[in-house]
Amino acid sequence: MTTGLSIGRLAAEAGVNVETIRYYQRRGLMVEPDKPTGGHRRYDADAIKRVRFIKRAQVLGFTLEEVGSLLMLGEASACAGTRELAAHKLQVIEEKLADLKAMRQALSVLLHQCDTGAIQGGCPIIHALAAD
Amino acid sequence: MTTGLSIGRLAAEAGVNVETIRYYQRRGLMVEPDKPTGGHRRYDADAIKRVRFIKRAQVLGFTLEEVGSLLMLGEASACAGTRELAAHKLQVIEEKLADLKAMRQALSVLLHQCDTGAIQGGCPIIHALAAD
DNA sequence: CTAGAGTCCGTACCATGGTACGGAGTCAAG
DNA sequence: CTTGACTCCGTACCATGGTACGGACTCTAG
Repeated sequence: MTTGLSIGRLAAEAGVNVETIRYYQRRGLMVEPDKPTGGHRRYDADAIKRVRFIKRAQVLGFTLEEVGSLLMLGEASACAGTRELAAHKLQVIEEKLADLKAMRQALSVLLHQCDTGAIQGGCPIIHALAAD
Repeated sequence: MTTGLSIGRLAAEAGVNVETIRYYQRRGLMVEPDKPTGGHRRYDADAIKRVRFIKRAQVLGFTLEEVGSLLMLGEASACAGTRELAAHKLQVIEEKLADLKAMRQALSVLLHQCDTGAIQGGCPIIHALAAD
């Protein structure tokens, strides 16, 4: 009887594609367990946790490269470094929020002009984009 | 005396890379003017406007594919279609805004926990990501 | 024991918006 | 007329996060 999960089971448990596991291994986010000579690799419950960690970090906006840093920082118990990474990410998110709000504002104005016919002679949106 | 701009001048006027112009041509966003047999292509002022149109639309959040639609709709004076495209884009932006706000909220909470030491024993951020 | 399912591994491909390269040809200033 | 800068053109490459493929191998249930 063999213990542990196959890569397929691991992927299923973690809710990702098998290829994704293999991709994370290539990226160095997960270790590839030793292969019993000429057999298939086995994974333990920690591997599932690892994948979930990665997925959760992604939801918070971290790139895979940053997730790598988070994993290292976590293992080193380097809380200050982790905090710094998160603070920086928060700042980037704030900037993206500002950008998106500006886009929303501009688009809203244009749509409003469309609806109220504020601009005579042609589409206000095309008009705005084609401005001199 | 030759009239019009070289592709290099066009790019400079429009504030983009020469390769970007060629890329837009490949994407079908700009027409490639006829080449005087064995010579260099010439561009007119409309080409500059075209590039600026594209750049402005990108700032509003449109992808190059959508810009292609906008250009076609504009030429067809299809204001309703344009409006629809913009309205849809606005909706997508709203969704992204919501996502980013959720990320910001989660990260803020974690950072706050870091600073107040709300979680004893280990980094709150790592703790949250590694949750069962 | 055998068939079918799963694994292994390298590599290629997807979208997105470009950028870079290299050799050949052409244009413009001196 | 020469020389350096520019253009042309196809193709390859960049980041990002995966997905897909194909042939060989192995595992597992019946």
